[in-house]
Amino acid sequence: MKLKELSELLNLSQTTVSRALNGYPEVSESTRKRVREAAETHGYHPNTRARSLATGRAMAIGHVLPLSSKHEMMNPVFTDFIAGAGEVYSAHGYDMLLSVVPDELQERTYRDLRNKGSVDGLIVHAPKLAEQRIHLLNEIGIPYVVHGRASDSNEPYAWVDMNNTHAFKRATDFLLDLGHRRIALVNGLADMDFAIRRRAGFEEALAERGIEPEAALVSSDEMTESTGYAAARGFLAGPAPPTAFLASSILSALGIRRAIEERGLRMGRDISVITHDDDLGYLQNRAEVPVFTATRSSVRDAGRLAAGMVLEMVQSPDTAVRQVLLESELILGQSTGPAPVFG
Amino acid sequence: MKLKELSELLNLSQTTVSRALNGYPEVSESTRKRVREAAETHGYHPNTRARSLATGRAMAIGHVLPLSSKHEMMNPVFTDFIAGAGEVYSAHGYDMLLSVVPDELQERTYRDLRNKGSVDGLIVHAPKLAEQRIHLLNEIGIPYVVHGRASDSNEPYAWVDMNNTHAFKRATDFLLDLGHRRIALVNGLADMDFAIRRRAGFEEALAERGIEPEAALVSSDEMTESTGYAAARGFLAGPAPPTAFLASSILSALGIRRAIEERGLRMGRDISVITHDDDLGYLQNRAEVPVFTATRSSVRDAGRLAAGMVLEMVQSPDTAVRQVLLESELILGQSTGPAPVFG
DNA sequence: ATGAAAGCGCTAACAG
DNA sequence: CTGTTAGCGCTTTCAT
Repeated sequence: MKLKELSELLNLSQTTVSRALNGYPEVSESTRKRVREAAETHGYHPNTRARSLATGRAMAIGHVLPLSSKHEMMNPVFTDFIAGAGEVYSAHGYDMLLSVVPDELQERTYRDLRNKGSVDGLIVHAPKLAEQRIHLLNEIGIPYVVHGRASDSNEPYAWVDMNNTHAFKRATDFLLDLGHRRIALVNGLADMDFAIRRRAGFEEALAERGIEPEAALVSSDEMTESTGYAAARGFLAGPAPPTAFLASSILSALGIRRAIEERGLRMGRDISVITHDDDLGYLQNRAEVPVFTATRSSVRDAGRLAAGMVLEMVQSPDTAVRQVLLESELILGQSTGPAPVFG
Repeated sequence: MKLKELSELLNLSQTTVSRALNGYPEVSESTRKRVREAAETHGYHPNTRARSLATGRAMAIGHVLPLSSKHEMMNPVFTDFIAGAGEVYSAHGYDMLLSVVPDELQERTYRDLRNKGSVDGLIVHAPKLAEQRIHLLNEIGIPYVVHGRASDSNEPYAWVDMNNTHAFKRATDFLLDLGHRRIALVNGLADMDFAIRRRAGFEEALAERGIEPEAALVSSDEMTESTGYAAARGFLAGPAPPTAFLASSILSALGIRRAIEERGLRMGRDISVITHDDDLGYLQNRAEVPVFTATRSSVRDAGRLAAGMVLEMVQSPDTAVRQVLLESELILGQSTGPAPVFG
């Protein structure tokens, strides 16, 4: 069913039918009603391509996902973010275009998406070659929002990110308040923006209490179970082992737990562990791991937010550049209760 | 830069320029070269919407991802699959449209995608209400490929799936060959298609050796660390504990390992564990878990394959319905070596 | 309040 | 080999 057919059916012009359906005020309510009903019963859906050719708007937002092996940990987060964004798009009649691109083809991809008119705006994932990308996008002049941040860029750009610094400051404070003085940090790769911020929050909290951060209690690596295990094992075997761990991801926490139990200790009883990213949905699954969020649902929220922001920028081009910092919450694993105090 | 401008620039008709760029044979090589170069230097990119309005082809494939809380485990797999598919699309000039939809809106989504002409074909993820969806899609008459299968559908449809039955038969045989006689199966949710097939393979292998499968050594649940732990813990505490475990996911395997170590035993030395889905990229990360594949890269292959299949169906509508079964490989974790023999 | 007509940027008959 | 002429299905001036 196309507009022409529908209009002939109603003995109206295509113009009127189009106006009626698109909510233009100059249509009488009676005809509007008639048109709406006819459209409904005959299952009329305007052809997206024709419409966007006529209007000049693509009615689609592109998500660019860099495909680099170093970013495996980003995957689970990505899916939740996408789910949140997708919700917003479909609520506003927008489509979501997904481009998975190797790092070296990113520039081309951005330019193509712009030139081919496939999208009205972009969401940039996993900022990495951040400075270049941001500069490029500003030059191309397409509305975009970055999921995450790039510390090394000085140009203004819109982003949505977790407040990693604050989250880790709070987590550290939490452990300090419980009496812990030797806290280990099992962090993500040292050159990742979020890892840098997390470490900063950790050290800030220690500094406020006059505690010298020990390099021997900090590790930076990919966030997997095995790296978490290796790091924790090393820390626990040292001369002055930690009484508490701060883990950047739930997977690291699983590895830490293994190292702890291997020594005949128990996590949550003998040694406190707090995690940030709940990237496996542990809270949902009620695992016995205390989690200092960025839960999966909060990632979904971030997606919703970012999507809302691009749509706003797309619809009113002069929108101010917004930068949103989401706070994490402290949530304790179901069966653990508050972490116990240890000297 | 639009076609009209480019053609005026070259003193050619839009038609000729279009034909030159689209590789039509009736253009002289000299003009084609001239046109190509001009297009290149002036950065001409045909507008996708205009082109697809004219041709009737959307030049896009839709991926529909049902958003149900029960399918959390599908997420990591999804990302890899998407990455593989995305590769194929961009190589063929197709876009990927992603729709994340709640279960109850799926029918509408399919119909809309069709009616609005947004896509030429579909990939269906996480078959669940499978029978209905397949019937619906056949009725709608849009080319589609299912990622996974639906045992309960008797209509023909194209799919790409892992050979779960065979993989678990082989894994079980592997353990049986090592001398194991009491093998536990920690499986996914009982009503999931893949879980049913995996169990079938497991039981088939046992039956061939005249071993009665014990219900007490089989668990069916979501595939998380904590459910794996709970199941393994229960099995190990029983009167006749297993000497080996078969886990449906690497996360379950992690939980199994915890239960094993909690009893002062060691995985790979005292008790053998084999996993199927490497959904966390453990092989890449060199964790000490033997994996009976479906590695992340094989999932990516599945994505490539499925994408190729839809494109084929889209381009030649009379393609026969293809159904592809991918075999898993046995891969042993880096530092484990072959599982030891136990009575 | 409604309609006629002119595009949006491109491809595809149909000439020549 | 190249060009002319219609559209693809919709929106949007400009009339009425």
